[in-house]
Amino acid sequence: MPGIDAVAALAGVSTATVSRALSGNGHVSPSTRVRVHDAARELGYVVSSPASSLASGRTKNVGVVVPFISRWFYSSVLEGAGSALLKNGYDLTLYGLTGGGGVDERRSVFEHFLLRKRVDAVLALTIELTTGELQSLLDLKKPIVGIGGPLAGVQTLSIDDVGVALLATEHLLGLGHRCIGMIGGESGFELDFHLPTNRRAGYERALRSAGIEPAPHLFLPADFTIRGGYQAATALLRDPRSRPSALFAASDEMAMGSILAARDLGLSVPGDVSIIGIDGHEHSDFFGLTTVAQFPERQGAHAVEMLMDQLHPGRRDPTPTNIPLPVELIVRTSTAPPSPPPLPPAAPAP
Amino acid sequence: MPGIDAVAALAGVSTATVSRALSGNGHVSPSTRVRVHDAARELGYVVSSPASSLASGRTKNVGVVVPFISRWFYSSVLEGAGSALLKNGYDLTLYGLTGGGGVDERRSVFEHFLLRKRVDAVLALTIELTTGELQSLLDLKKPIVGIGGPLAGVQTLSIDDVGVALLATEHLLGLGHRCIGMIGGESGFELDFHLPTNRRAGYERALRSAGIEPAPHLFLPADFTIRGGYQAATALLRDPRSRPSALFAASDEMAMGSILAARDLGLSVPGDVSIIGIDGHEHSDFFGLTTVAQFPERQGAHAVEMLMDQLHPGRRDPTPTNIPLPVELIVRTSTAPPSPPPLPPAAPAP
DNA sequence: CTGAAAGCGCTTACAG
DNA sequence: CTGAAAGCGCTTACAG
Repeated sequence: MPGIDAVAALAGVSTATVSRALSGNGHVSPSTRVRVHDAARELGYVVSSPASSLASGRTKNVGVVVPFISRWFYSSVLEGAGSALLKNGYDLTLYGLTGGGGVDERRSVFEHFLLRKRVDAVLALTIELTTGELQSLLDLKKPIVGIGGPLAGVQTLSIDDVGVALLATEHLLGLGHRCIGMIGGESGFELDFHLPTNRRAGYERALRSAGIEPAPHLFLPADFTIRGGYQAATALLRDPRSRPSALFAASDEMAMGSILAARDLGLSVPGDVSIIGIDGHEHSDFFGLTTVAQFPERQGAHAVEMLMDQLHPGRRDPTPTNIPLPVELIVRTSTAPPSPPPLPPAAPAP
Repeated sequence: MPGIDAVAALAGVSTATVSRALSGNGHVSPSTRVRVHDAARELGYVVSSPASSLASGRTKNVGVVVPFISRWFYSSVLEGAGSALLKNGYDLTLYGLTGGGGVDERRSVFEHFLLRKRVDAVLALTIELTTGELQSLLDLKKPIVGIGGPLAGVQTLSIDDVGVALLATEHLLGLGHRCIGMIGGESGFELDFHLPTNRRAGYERALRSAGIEPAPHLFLPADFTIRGGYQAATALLRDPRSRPSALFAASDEMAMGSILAARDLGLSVPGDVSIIGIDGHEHSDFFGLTTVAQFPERQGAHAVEMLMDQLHPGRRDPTPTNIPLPVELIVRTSTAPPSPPPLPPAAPAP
């Protein structure tokens, strides 16, 4: 592993010039730049990150704090963020708050690991932070971007949960459904307590706009898993007398559980019941699930762009503070008009 | 952010002593140690990682190279590895080889990112490396541990694929099945070309030990996804005349796809067909899937322990080179004796 | 555009 | 057990 002096010697310049030529900070004549790059390549020189960081205060590394790693949404965001960081020459250091370590583990992340001067910025994925944790992040005086729930004092990125639920429900209404159930989130949802509320609000608003008063017995909370969706859907669909003709699940995993529940009840999807989810989960295609896709990989990449904008001011037009994240209704085979079709509006019986 | 001198001043010692007391390297009298720790806590001192790394050559960071992030097996291993690293005071820097960047991205990981002196060791997850890539890893002269496929010159950790398949197939044989199909991997499996071969070998060995010659038309390769399993199972189960009474899928996702395929064909599981998988996937419980679980989180934690042993010689008895990873047959409701039950051995017809 | 030199904040032989 | 001092390998004002 040659050092910077070897490169300087070979290129016939000072180490200062090598540093400037390779990093792009400071002016170097074109010809010198070429000589330095050639020398570096020839020697296989790669800058020592600790030395560079110590001298410059920059680490070229971003810390990503996640509540779970092995869940589709998080790992997809990670995938997108990691790839975007790599393109920008940044490493991604992962701080999972999952493990068996529990409270101690979590505290050590905020009180030790993130304070080691190892990251230039922090990306926080949908995670409910205590005020103390939030404060230690802010004390870092480093760019922070959050994905998901609002974080006081932090630039965040999130989909419009009300709008997404509105879109999903309106799709069902547009097909002619009038009796639409919803599988939502528990109110004490661990990750972001606004999400369940907002998605339910969108659902209810869509119904009311269509002149339908939401029926409380058609709403059931679950835990965002396949199993939870299965159980809730079973409860909602079991009784033929109260059975909705369509189900809106606040996540694709719950929607998939609903599809399986419907089948186990002997109901056909979408013949007897239409089902729509939210996510665009990797398995939604296989299940033929109609869904509102939210593209988590792009969210990760997007968050990285925002961080890069803060890390390199002037690099391009600054990102506006609140970018609405794109979502897309993907219609597959789990939704269809109700059957029998609703009666056309008729004059009320005398 | 106070520096080491502030701590030294408050504790009334030299910075050298502070360093020794806090890092545990070198002797410090008990009373001094306490004073230094108190001073550090009072000031909220956290060592600067770049400074420490530059001076010591140690980074307290491990690089993890993964082919995919958002797949159950990988994200689960990551989860386990990340948690174990945190407990040891190490960071986890993630190098995903997935992204759209393709070849360039992949090359930059091996030729740039891993050479920055930012990691003390490398963990490579089930990834088929080119000789060049492997060489750059070995050139780092740092501890490397691989999970999954064998990597020449690297200490690796993997389950006994032959044994696992043997176990799964023997479970079916033990229930009385004689006609057992297998959904395996394509021979050109991108991640580890030994895995499909070994699992098939275990399946065939189990059959032969039971006096059954494996029938080529009962083996179908697929791509380890739910969809792939669904398609393969549909093909294997469609024709009643050649239908096996049990299916062994080389992964749980394929087994889940098989369960769904069986249902769509009007077959009951396990009534008409028994299905077993390999993995212990988070969803296997929901599907009632009998499986051979391989505990990826523990694999990640285990790999970390091996790295720590190499990083801190003498910290405890060295790990033997080849630890068989534990697997466990978990019997759920997707497997049962065939019906109608096989006839008891009878004298051959005259 | 380029170089000499100070300095980033630690760790660790070396000496006592 | 402890301290003074060199040194880790860069970056960057400062001066030219």
